Amino acid sequence: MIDEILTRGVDEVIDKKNLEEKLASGKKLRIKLGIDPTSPNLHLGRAIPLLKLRDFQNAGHKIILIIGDFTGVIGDTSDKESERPMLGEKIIKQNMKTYIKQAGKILDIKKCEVRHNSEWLKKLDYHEIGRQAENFSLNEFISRENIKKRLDDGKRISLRELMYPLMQGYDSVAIKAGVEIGGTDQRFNLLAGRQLQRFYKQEPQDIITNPLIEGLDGRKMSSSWGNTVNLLDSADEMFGKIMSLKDEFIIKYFTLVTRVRLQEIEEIKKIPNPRDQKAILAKEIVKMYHGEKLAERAEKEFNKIFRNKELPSDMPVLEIPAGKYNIIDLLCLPAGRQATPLVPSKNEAKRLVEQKAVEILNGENKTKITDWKAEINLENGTIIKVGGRRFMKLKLK
RNA sequence: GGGCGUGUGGCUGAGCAGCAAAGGCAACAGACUGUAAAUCUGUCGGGGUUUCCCCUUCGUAGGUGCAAGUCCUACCGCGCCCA
Repeated sequence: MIDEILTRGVDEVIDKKNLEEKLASGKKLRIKLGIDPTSPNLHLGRAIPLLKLRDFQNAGHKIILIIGDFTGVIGDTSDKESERPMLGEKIIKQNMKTYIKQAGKILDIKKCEVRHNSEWLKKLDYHEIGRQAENFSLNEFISRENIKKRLDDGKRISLRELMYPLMQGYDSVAIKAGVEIGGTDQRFNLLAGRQLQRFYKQEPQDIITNPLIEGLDGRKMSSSWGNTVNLLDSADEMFGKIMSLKDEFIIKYFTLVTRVRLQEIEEIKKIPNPRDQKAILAKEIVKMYHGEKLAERAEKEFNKIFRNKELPSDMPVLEIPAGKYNIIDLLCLPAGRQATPLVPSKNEAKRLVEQKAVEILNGENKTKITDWKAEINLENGTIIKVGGRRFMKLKLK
């Protein structure tokens, strides 16, 4: 048990021996995770440390969740190839609201200590910051891979960015962290915590880094790439996204973002068709955030649309007076509750028609539209299908 | 403060005075199937009376050309070097 806590979804433990001893002693540890509310959504990559925290929580340790309402404004660059803009406090506040709720999908929030780091970071004055800064050298900063690369590429690095690790490090001091968890990209910041704790005569925290996970396109999962699976995604969306994952990441996902037992994962590996492995994965993940029922529904829905090429259960409805319509115009009319058109521009609609992506369904009657000048005679309940997964149902007024 | 560079579509990155602007990534569509995977092919600013026409776009504002992302001037941002 202790063994899995320190290995599954873990890249590195510093100082491992020390942490093992602490765990074995049965002492209740203070485990820290900081999250900056830089986007309204937590994604699956964030779930990795959160799950690790849950492991600790289940083992009876105290979880301290730090919402970076202060650091979020400054912006960490650890995971960035370019400068991260400073965010407005308003945005941060908005994002913050949903964060706890999202983290609560994994952790038992009631048992956590939730803190905001503006609480202590706001109070520091220049004198104190100066003393802290004395513990770090520019040389250390610029030898970080990320920073170094940007430096070499002639990209801008602001001084403000260099302050970030100090702040995160001071969080550890403020809450007297015993262990801190973070992605491998956080290593430098996590270590800064140890340095500052020593400076303030505290016992330095131990560190657990977790691997980063690839997103849907195979690049690292990141909100700025738009390749994320979000914890707040609907069940159907989540299922579909995971099905579109590259096959090579299936097992990695199983070990990192689920808690399916390791033996079971070995069994799943033996399933010959990766599609089936992925379906199990998708269902498992959806289950974690939406429950068993919705997970099952999502799977059925997915099979319905993509395996059997049937129609989805729900689709946006366009209410429209009866008559003849040009297909292009029809595609660009906003439908459904969010009132977004099936296709954003006429040029694109035309292209889609030319690419044989548009189909009109009238009951059993299916007609491919290949001429973008086509006039469509509407019937009540006519369904327009674009590509594999865009549908719209017509309702005559 | 001075010198030299640089600023291009969602991102990245070419660009010779005649381009809606190479390549890559992402996205979308088709074929295929194991699926929204992989692979292959195509598309990828907007609009139209659609084998062609019009509009908008290359940091901002002006200028010189029949013609400007491409030349000039000023301004703004960024980088490097010097101080």
